[in-house]
Amino acid sequence: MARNKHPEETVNLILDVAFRLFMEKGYENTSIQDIIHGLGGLSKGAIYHHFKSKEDILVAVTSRMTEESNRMLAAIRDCSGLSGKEKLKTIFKASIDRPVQDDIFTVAPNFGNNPKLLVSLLQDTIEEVAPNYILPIIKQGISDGSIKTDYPEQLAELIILAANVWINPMIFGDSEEESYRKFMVFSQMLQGFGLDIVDHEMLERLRELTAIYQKNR
Amino acid sequence: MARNKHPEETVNLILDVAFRLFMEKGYENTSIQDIIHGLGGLSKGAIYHHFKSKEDILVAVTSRMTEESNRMLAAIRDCSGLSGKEKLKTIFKASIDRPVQDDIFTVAPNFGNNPKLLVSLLQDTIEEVAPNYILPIIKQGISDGSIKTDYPEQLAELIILAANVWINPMIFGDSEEESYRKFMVFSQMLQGFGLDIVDHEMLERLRELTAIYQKNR
DNA sequence: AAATACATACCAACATGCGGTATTAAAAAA
DNA sequence: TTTTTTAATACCGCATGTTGGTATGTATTT
Repeated sequence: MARNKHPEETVNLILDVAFRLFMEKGYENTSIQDIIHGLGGLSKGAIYHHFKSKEDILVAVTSRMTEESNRMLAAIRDCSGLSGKEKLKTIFKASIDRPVQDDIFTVAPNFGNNPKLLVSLLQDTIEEVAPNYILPIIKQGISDGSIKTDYPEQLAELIILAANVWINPMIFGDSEEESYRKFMVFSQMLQGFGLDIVDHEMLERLRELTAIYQKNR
Repeated sequence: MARNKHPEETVNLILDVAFRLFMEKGYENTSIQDIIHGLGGLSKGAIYHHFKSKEDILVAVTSRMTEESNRMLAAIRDCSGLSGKEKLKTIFKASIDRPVQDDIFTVAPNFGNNPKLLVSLLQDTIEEVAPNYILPIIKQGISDGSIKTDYPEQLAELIILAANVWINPMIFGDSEEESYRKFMVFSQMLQGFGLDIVDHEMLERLRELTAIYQKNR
């Protein structure tokens, strides 16, 4: 295989193949050999030139999964003219609506067979998303009076964990009906914290998404 | 090593050693050789006589971890003379109070380094604990009027996930203060569902427990 | 010439399989 | 009851294939 003049293309190729295999078979059941096989001519040396370990590939894969979502979160967080509560509502609306979601849904991975990837996303949610994106919004909400809580850090964690993990059909493989019911309970939970941010339009969109996911299992 | 007349002792020995190693070093970083080393004379053949794979040992370890807790849950679930809401309160009080908790706390495992074990416990929580123990109690609460919800299955999941996973200091390595604050938010969440079941005594006991955990990290 | 992008050959560690042996308990024979 | 037989079980430890990772070589770009 001739050397590539644009090495980032090779990196992306490796990540593409690894992502697909990690989703299909799980991280632990995907060998470096499997990845090499999907690379079309490239060898082990290529992989270990660009990545220092198999785990390093997983880290890159997960951050590529989350970075787009994080850009959206940052934009909403830094947007002016919205109250804290309104920003939260915007986030949930956007995370349901964004088209990438459809792609990920159609992959239909099974996180039960993918412990490392699940933990990786869990840690990202707790250590990155909650403190860097949700917490500032909640703090703003406390300032502008739209959100009331004595424990903003913990509220941020609980909300984003419920939204990103518990409700995520990729993780627990919920049926359409179950996803819908989870969202209703989630909505009721938010109301208990004084956050009435789930409207009818969001529920309709959710029904569409879960239907797409169900078809591709 | 002479053959043991009571093979279940050998099985228990293997599970004891495996449990300790899985906690100390994580499942993935524990080799069969490591387990053999802690066995005092027993060999690889002994292990593969009693267990069909390394993963099979993990399953046995986790079910041994949860079965005692599940017995307690079953007793409360089947106890007569309590309303649904009162049973929930009893469960949280007991799960905080039971002395075994202290032992597990002092092991101070790091679930971030133990993806398989975390997922194993997650699945147990979702597939066993929620439907078999919490759900019947909530359904009873709906009947006797002490609990109100349109989605008992999902409410059961959310409550037990928050209680067993999110609040669990073994999983997210919270400080004493963080654990306390999580519990306050958890309590507020329950109130949002009309469940005022966290009292002052439970919060005091929680402070003790988290202090024990902090000392042994 | 120096750095980069790969290829190839190789290694140690690992989970697991397997042929074999020693021990036990139950059935059969005495 | 005592002894013998039999078959199941507990265990040993080496063989095996696969794994993630490394060392070194080679061609290409800068």
